[in-house]
Amino acid sequence: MPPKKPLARLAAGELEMLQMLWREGSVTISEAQQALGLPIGYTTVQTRLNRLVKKGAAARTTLRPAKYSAAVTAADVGQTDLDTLVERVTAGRVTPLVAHLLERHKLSAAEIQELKALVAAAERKSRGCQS
Amino acid sequence: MPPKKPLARLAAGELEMLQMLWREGSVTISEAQQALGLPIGYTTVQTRLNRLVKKGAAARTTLRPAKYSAAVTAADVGQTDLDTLVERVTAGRVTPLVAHLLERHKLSAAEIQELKALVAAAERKSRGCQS
DNA sequence: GTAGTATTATGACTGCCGTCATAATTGGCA
DNA sequence: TGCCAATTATGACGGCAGTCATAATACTAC
Repeated sequence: MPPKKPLARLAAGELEMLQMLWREGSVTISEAQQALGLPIGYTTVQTRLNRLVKKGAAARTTLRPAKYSAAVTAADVGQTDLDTLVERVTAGRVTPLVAHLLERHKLSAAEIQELKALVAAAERKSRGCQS
Repeated sequence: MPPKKPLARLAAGELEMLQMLWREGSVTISEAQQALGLPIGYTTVQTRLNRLVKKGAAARTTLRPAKYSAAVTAADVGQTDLDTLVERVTAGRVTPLVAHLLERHKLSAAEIQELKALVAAAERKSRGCQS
């Protein structure tokens, strides 16, 4: 794995941008603007993308119609941003958070099965070894 | 329930402040400074708390040594901030998020039981009625 | 009642983010 | 070749958050 540790804190708007990049893959500025579907100008998108590149969260090709893509994964961001939030809001408690999520989001049967598996796996791991 | 919907988006640092207030309850500026345990000045704490008050996330007594306390609950913040983050980072998908949480946090046996119960409840709910 | 201390009010500065206008550049096409 | 349109580079501006210094105010203890 590439050594991507710093990853300065990202603001909400930057996450939004990143999410678009994850969804779209590789896009030009115009495509990005379309994909965002927000009432913001072309150069605004340009600036935001460039700032993202500058802080290492996105990459840009040197080809003429430059294509932008995410340089960090959702997991990376999760590791920093999300964990920080969890830490701060619930003081590291996971269950209330999950409770909240389950309460507010409708889940399909498949997702529920997946969750069961996840919990079971966590149980196995905690039961198996202490470390 | 009190109608507390607006709750402007809070920055990471403001959450930090809030978390301190939740933990400490009601504090003066000096106490807050102590509780934070960060290398930041007295007036900085003062400013940050006042700005929190100004945006309705904290309250302040009029008594002389003013006491600050949180005006919103962790649940309120979770509902706004966290949901937004979830929405943005995982496009509303809950399971990858839970997977991530379970992977990164060690859980006690009790917590695992709790999670099982939560998932079971969610299953019941989803199975029971579609709406 | 006054001096000293604790508390509060102001105001300032920096950096970041969202927003954009405008200028410069490049590519394609007639 | 030379122009138009798309693309890219600059630079600007406002607002917000973090940081603090300093000034004003209120308490407290002599």
